Amino acid sequence: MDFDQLADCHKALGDKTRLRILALLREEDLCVGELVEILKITQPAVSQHVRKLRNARLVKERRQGQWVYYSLDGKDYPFYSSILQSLPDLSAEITRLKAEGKKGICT
Amino acid sequence: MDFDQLADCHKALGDKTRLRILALLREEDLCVGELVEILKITQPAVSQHVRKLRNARLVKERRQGQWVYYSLDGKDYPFYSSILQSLPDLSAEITRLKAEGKKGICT
DNA sequence: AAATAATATAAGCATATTCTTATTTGTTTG
DNA sequence: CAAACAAATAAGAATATGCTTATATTATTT
Repeated sequence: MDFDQLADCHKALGDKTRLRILALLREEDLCVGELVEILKITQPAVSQHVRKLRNARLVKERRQGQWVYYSLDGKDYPFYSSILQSLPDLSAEITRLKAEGKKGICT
Repeated sequence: MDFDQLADCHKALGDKTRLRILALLREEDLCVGELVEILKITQPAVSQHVRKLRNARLVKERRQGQWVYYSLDGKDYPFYSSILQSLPDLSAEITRLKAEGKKGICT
């Protein structure tokens, strides 16, 4: 892997919101609407962030009906798992979403 | 470590030239003039890049006479060593510098 | 097929990044 | 202390990034 590709990968990681998305996806796959709920940012903002993560091959998407689920990818990068491990725990956010009955938006 | 700090760290890693600097420092400590020689960019550009790496605590500096040597730091980051391992080998560049009699600029 | 829902894309603006040249600061040496 | 050298900082221009609102695409449902 060359310097350009590696720089692009780290560039994708160099944003607070995208790191939060990865921390959430570490817990479980989520659709865009769920990310919008948790992150409290607009839907286009979420779409743009996940697209950057996808271009860097850090996440992958799968369409399921009218929803698009995102999940961790990044098999390409030997350092990725240790980066993921370094991220703060956001499982409480997902718990909260479920408690509010909003997890399951996408079902 | 919070998301902001982690994002800043990865932002510092999100540049091709800075990754090349880290790949070089992995081989040995170098002063600014040596980095200028190898990277073929201007001296202020090198200074600005190493400052960003230093602000992110990825490198540290030590003044030695009129020269400032940079070396790897980054003890803070558990993922750092695996990132460093992923960088392409630039030892040939340092070999070339020495062959041209320019390593030892800073002595 | 029309209406609705979820997501993606486009366009425009504000801010951030990176480069360049010019200048300043710090160190050594005559 | 003055001259010379190394590195840092400043300022300005060009490009990139991230946000917002508006619109387009894709899938479902009736």
